[in-house]
Amino acid sequence: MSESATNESNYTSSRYRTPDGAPADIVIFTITSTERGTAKKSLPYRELQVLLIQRKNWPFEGQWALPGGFSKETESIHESAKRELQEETGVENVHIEYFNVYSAPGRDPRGWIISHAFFALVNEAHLINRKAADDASDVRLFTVEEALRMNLAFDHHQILRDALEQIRRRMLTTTIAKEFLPEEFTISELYQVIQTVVPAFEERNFIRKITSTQSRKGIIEEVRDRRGEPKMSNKYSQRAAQLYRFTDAEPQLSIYG
Amino acid sequence: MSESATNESNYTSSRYRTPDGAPADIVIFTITSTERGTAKKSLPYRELQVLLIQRKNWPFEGQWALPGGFSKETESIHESAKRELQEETGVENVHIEYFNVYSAPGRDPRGWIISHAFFALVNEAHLINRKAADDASDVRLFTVEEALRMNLAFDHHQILRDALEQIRRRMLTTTIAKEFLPEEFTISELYQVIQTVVPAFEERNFIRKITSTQSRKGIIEEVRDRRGEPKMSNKYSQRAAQLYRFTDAEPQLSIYG
DNA sequence: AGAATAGTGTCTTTGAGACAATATCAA
DNA sequence: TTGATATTGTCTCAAAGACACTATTCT
Repeated sequence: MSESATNESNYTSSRYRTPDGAPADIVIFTITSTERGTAKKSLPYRELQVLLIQRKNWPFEGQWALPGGFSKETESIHESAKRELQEETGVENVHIEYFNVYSAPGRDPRGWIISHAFFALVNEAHLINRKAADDASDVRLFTVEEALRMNLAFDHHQILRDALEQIRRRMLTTTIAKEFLPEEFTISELYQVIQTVVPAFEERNFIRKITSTQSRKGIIEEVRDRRGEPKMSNKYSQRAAQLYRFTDAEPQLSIYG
Repeated sequence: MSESATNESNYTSSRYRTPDGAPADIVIFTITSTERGTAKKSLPYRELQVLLIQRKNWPFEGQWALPGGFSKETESIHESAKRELQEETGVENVHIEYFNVYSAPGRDPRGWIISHAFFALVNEAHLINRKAADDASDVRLFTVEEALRMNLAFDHHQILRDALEQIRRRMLTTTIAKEFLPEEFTISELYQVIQTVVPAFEERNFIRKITSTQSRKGIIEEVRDRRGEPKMSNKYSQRAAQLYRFTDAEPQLSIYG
């Protein structure tokens, strides 16, 4: 920064117009599972959902919006996003990631307000209490398709679209799928989670590729019990399926080899 | 945002402390080429450099810092970054990308100032005029190694480190290498540019991989003249090398296949 | 047996990896 | 002829892609 005053004594930032606020807005994603009503064991039906709140005040009173709040001078914006997420969902220590800033003039009728957008990935299990409590309130989960069809407050439609693009990209290039899965999961669960976030995803020989540890450098590994026997699950099928877990390995991608 | 007032008439944002500024800071990268002093034609020596300015005023007077400036309420932060880049280097229409926000309390002695960090990739050719003019001034290019060893103003050391990590990742996962190359280039030029940004990069059979259009889905293509003959260059070698250009194809990466 | 998921067998083609060998051509 | 860069040849082994086939177990 090469602007403004020459020394501390005469420095006043108020010579310039300053912003009226720097909020954090959070796109909270979760994947819900609902049993399919068949007699036999089967994979659940999964949907990508997003949490919205209904505004009580001007501006955009009555319209649905992303949860968020103004950040304070005593915290970083990242901290303020985590605080807001905790207030809204009661959960802590979940994956939360900053992805863009929104600052188009006029985006907020209240003034010059620069919004910092985060997305959070929350396992359905963490939201269960909250969902029961707020069932008929002004906080609700919507499927992303619904949410995108709604007339959201501010530029939140754009923010939601951008967030969706982000998590789709990151779903395929990082291991964030684990945020939507239990510690130990089957290959079909993983496949289903990826497809829920990225509908276009399709791999015929998924199990072959994901378990050919040579190329994927072991981002997942088989779970074994104390005796070294493979640990299986028959949660979703008669035939037991091998359980896997994510390793700590971070995938390195490159277009040049 | 679910905070504050109930209607327009009684809304005053000044009930809360508001930020003292929302600047954009820009990490401007370029790659310089210097001839190696051999008699025969040879590849130049390339270095990744970053543009810094020396501060004239409090705070951090006399220290080197990233170029940047406060954004105005009449422009988005992205626009303010482009304006600042134009003012500092005279160039327009170059690759500029937002990558993070810096808002730790106390990061700026002037008050509550939230910095938005961009990186820009500028082809050496665009900087030539500017460099001559400002040779002995308070604006200079440093190699990234130098810059990282310096005691930079504010949290600019951290911002620089983050920017470097970003462009390294993006150099391998996107086609930003083209920002440092002429329209038409040889495979060795491309290889050298990648290695300049990512020293650890090494591919034995680079030419085989990059030209096996099956796997890389054609991110580059051979240049041909009107008659359909392959267009060659002997800029760097006695033996002419095939020229390539980037296509418009955007690489799609996935860890799952 | 049928339903629903979980895997394996087999074949073909393509690519990765290593590294030696050859091509070009001005000085 | 040499030096410097730019390729190609030739192996081997791993992986991608397709898709039919087998396995498990509850109802």
